[in-house]
Amino acid sequence: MKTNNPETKERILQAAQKEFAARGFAGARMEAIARGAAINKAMLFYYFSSKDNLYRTVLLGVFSEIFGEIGRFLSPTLTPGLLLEKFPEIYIRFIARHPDLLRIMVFDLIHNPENVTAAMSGIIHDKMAFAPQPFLELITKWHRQGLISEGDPLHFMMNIVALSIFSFIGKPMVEAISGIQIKDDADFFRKRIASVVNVLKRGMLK
Amino acid sequence: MKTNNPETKERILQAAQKEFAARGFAGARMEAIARGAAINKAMLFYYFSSKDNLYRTVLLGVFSEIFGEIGRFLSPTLTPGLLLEKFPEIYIRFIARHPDLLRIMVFDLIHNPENVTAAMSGIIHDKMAFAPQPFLELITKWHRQGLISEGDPLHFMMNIVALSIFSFIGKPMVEAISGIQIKDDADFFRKRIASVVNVLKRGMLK
DNA sequence: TATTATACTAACCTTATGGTTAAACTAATT
DNA sequence: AATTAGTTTAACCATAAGGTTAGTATAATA
Repeated sequence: MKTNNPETKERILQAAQKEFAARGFAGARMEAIARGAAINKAMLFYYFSSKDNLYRTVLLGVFSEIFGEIGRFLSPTLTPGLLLEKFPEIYIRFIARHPDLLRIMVFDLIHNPENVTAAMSGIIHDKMAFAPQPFLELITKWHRQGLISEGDPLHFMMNIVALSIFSFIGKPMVEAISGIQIKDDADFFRKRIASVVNVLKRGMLK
Repeated sequence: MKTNNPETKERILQAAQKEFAARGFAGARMEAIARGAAINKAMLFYYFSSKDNLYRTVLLGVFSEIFGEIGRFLSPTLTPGLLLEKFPEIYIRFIARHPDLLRIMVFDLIHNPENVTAAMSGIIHDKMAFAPQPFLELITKWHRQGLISEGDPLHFMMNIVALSIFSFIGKPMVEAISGIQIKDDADFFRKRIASVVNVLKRGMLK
C-alpha cells in the first residue's frame, strides 16, 4: 500500500499556521489553507476532521516550538547573570525568525486564556527537560543567596518575558507614537536586546 | 422632529466593543452586537453602514480612551522618578478596569499593524495634550542631564509599556508555567505594580 | 492480474452571516 | 388633522464557508 504521506500533513500544518497567524482562528479560511498547502479542501478534513481540531494541532505545535526553545536553554547550572544576559537574545531572535508563533500564542492568551492554560501546561512539562517547578525553586534559591533583588519568582519571570515579547507587539505602537518608521529591523532588534538586558540586569540583579 | 438618539449609538458602540474584544473582528457577529445593544440588526447598518466601519469607530474609541488616560498623566513638569513610579500603576489599574480595550488594541497591533499605526497616530496627537514629540525630547534631556541610564527614548518608553501591558497577556502564561492559579487578582496586580516599578527604577534611573 | 486500503478530487449541501428593503412607528411642524 | 423626517423593525437576499459525499487514482499485496 501507499504509505501515508507525512509530507502532506506537514504541508497542511505549515499552511494552517500561516493562515491562523495572519487572520486569527475565526478569520482563517479552510479554503485558503488548502490552497496554501496545494491540496483539495477535503484533505484538511481527511487529515484533521475539523477546523477546531486543526487549530488545536497547530496550537500545540506552536507551544511545543516556543517552549522547546526555552527548555533547551534552561538548566540547573544556570546563573542569574547568564539567564538575564542570554534569554532575551535567544527569545527575541527566535521570535523574529518565527513571528507566526508569537501571533498565534498571543491571540489565544488574550481571547481564551482558559483553554490555552491547559494546552500549554502539558507541553511545558514535556518540552522543558529542566521542568518549570525546579526553575521557580532555582530563582527562589538565587534570591535567598542574595543574588537577585526580585523575591517573587513569578514576577521575576514575567519581567524577563514581558520585555522580550514586547519587542514585537510594541514596534508598531512605538512607530505610531514617535512618528518614526523603523526601517532597519536588524538594528532595531540589536538595540532592543541591549536595552532589555541592561534593564533586567540593573533592575533585578544585586 | 424626534432627535437622533445618541443613546442608541452609544449602546451599539458599547456592545460592539465587548463583542470585538471577545472574538476579534472576524469572529464578532453583527447579530450578537445587536442583541447586546437590545436593538434590531438593521440599526447597526443604519448608524454605521458596515461591520468594517463599526469596527474602525470602536478602534478609534479604544485608542482615544487609552491615550487619553496616558496623556492626562504626562506633563512637561514630570520627573523620571515620578514617571517610573506612577505610570505602571495608572496604566495597569486602567486596563484592569477596561480589559476589552487592551484586547482590541493588541489584536490589531498583531494582525494589522500597518492599519493601526495610521489610526493611532491621529488620536495620539489629539489626545495627548502634552504631545509625544516633546515627550521624547524630554526623555533625551533627562538622559543628557544624567538622570537616566537608557539613552534611546524609544526603548525607554518600550520598557515601561512592555512591563505594564504584560501583566494581562502574561497572567495565563505564568499560570500555565507555574501550575499556580492566581485567585486574588487585586493582590496579583498590587505585587505586579510593585515589581514593575522596582525593576524600572533600578534598571533605568541613575 | 485482481484485490484492497490509502490518498486524493470535484461537486455538492447546509447553515450562518453581512447586508438590504419595504414598511411601520414616533414625534415635531404646519 | 395632515405632513414630514428621522428611527426602528420583520422579513428577506446572496454568498461565503465549514463540512460531506461519492467516486477516482495509486500502489502495495496476494
